Amino acid sequence: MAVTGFAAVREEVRRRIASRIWAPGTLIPNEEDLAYEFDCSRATVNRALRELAEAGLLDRRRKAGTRVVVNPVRKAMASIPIIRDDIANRGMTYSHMLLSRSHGAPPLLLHKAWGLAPRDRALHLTAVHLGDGQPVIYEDRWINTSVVPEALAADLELATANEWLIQNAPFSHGDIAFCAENAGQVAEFLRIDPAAAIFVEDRTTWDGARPITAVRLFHRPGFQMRMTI
Amino acid sequence: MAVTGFAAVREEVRRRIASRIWAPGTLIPNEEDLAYEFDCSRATVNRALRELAEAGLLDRRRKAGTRVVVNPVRKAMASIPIIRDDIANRGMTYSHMLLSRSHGAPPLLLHKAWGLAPRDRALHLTAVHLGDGQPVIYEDRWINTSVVPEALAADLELATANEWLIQNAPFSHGDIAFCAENAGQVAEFLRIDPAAAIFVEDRTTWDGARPITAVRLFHRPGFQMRMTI
DNA sequence: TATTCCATTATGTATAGACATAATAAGAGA
DNA sequence: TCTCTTATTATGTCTATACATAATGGAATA
Repeated sequence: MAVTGFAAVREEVRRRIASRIWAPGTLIPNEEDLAYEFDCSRATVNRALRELAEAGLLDRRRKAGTRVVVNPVRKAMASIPIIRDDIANRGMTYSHMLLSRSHGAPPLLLHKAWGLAPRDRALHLTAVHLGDGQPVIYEDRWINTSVVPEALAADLELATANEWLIQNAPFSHGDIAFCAENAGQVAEFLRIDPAAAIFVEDRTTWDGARPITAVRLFHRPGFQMRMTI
Repeated sequence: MAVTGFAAVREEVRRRIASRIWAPGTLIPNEEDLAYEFDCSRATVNRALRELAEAGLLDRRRKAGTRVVVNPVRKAMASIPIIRDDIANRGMTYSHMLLSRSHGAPPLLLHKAWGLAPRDRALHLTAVHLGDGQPVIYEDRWINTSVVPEALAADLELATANEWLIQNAPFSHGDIAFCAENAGQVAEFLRIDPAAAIFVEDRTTWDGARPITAVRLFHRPGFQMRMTI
């Protein structure tokens, strides 16, 4: 093996998997043997195999060895941009409008999911994000004021709720769900046909075990979410 | 610093970023200094910072140093399962039905995107994936027979087109786009209201620069695509 | 036979030291 | 003042070595 570097090893292993030299389900040689074959150190092989394992192509277990995954569950990646940047990047002038702001009881489902006390309230916001004055996204957000009480006093005219939260209540992780829905009630705010199919994005973000915010983003018809695999 | 290991260093750095001890845009200490502070080797710090850079929290450049990213463009991840497994995992009995199979001229857009010769044809398949006998996904697929001529002779009754392709034409990468559409013509195959909003998934996979297949998956109403951030 | 214990094995991680590489800053020359 | 060259610097990677850890299979024991 003349080519050097962990990347070369990684690609060679990837090639052997793709070409079925190492068939799905089989055990591949251990790191030491591969290091000998590729004439490099075990650390180099380790990094190559570790990256392929992260990519979902290999299954590694101590003592058991490294196995080619049978059904490589492909992992898709997407960048989640700040809405303001996203709209600006499409060459449009960004603006937003806060439609409502209230402090009240969140929907039952949310109340349960967040583990709130019986009479706890949360901050409810609705807003529209515009590009060149045209509505692009309608937003329906709840902020957990038990965790972020300062949100009650926040000025959300200049910065969006999302931007304020990023600055003031960083989150550790979150989950997102996408689905398709008929516009219905939301049609009015996006100025579209209520029967139109729209792309809905549900995000909840957490700081450890503490829920920060839950938001539903209703995208204008024609919206596409892109990912790479 | 008593805590050991690259993971501990990674989390401590993450904490400092989140708590704004290291504010967005600022340069953080170099690897050597951090190694001294955390009482570990530079390699350990390197791995910790490298992972945070991959996660999009840090921007690293030789000589320039390591900088906290201003707008951490969050990266979302999703697992793309094999449809058969996905339906089986939901506790349903999987089956599928090949509805049509023809060898003809692909749509103009596809023809152009794939860079086909003027009179090149491609294999067109439509199928339904069922769970407990109920349609779950309607599939409209084109296979590039210039690259995978064997597909013309493939038996697609037992294995789905996707499964056959995984076995016979491994791909290097792909792109996916999601959008929402009204069911329309597809309603018939999913046995739903043509006005219903459905989640549409567009996938194209490549082997290097050679396009393998392009498929549109029409998911039954109620479908959710989940990701973590 | 069943259970517990232990040696073995492959991966996981840490280390010091070395050299490579990209980007910048400083200096030399025009 | 401007451009080109060179030195410096921080990250990128590789190596050899060492020890940690999880999982396995077999031996010893009840």
